[in-house]
Amino acid sequence: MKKTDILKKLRSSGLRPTKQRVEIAKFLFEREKTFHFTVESLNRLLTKKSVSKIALATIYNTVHAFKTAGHLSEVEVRGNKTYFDTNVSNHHHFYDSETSELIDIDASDIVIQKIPKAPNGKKIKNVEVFINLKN
Amino acid sequence: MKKTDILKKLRSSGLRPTKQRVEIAKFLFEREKTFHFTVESLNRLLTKKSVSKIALATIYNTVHAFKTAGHLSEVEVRGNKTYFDTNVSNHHHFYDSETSELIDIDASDIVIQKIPKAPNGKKIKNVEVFINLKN
DNA sequence: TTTTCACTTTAGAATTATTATAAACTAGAA
DNA sequence: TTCTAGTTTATAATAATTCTAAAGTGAAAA
Ligand SMILES: [Mn+2]
Ligand SMILES: [Mn+2]
Ligand SMILES: [Zn+2]
Ligand SMILES: [Zn+2]
Repeated sequence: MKKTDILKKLRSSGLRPTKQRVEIAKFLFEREKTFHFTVESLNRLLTKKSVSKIALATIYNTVHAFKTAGHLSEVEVRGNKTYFDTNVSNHHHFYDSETSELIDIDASDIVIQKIPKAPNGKKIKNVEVFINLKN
Repeated sequence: MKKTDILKKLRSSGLRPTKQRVEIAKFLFEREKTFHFTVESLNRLLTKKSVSKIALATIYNTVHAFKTAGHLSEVEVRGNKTYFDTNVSNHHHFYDSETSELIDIDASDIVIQKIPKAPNGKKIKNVEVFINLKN
């Protein structure tokens, strides 16, 4: 991902490209593979990596703005912390509770043969498959 | 579910059948259909239904003892609250985010045709399917 | 340029869910 | 009955997240 894309992500999230936000955005989006994180883990990694410390409130605000803009998604994981995902396409997850690690599964790698119809006047919005791992 | 079963559930959870615990257990298990709840919703319903108010700490403790004993399971739902489930068999869920309501799907009603193999030295512990509903 | 001001960052306070604590209470064995 | 381990409860503590309000910043207006 190029620098211009970072700026585009910020602008499309309604955010001015400040020093802190660019640093967060680069950390999140300038990578090959999907990145799964909690605000706490992101904060820890950012503090380790960068010179200037970014306030936790700024990280929360920026992450939420990206989520609202559709540049980050949220993954449901057991526990009290919220997990975010740089992969915003429809996909599934392996979860290793030993390491608290999420691993992406491409939507095409899971095929569901039989599924019940939605109740009453409802429709199916999306289907999430979560595969818990053990040793 | 009969009274003796309630006492059995309590005993097998390592809990003496006190007034409060019997009241909670009856409320949870003396019903036909599966019951999905948060500690907050359970507390609200118990307060409405019963004469004596049960301390929140007692509800937390009792629910956790039931969960540890395998009489309740936990369901991952978006948000910060923990959802519990009186259905402890392997099954799946519809989720209506409008009403925050979970609806059970029997394991046999979902058939997965293709699934990726577990990474490295890991095995699949279980597969949870979560179907989000919309109007 | 200097000024201006809307937008930002930040530390810390507030809120919410949950867990821990410790004192008063109770079931049930002795 | 008495005794005591186990229990209930109010309240404190903790943890994740959100709110607040004061100080900071930077681009555009004057
Ligand atoms: Mn969660
Ligand atoms: Mn949750
Ligand atoms: Zn993912
Ligand atoms: Zn269920």
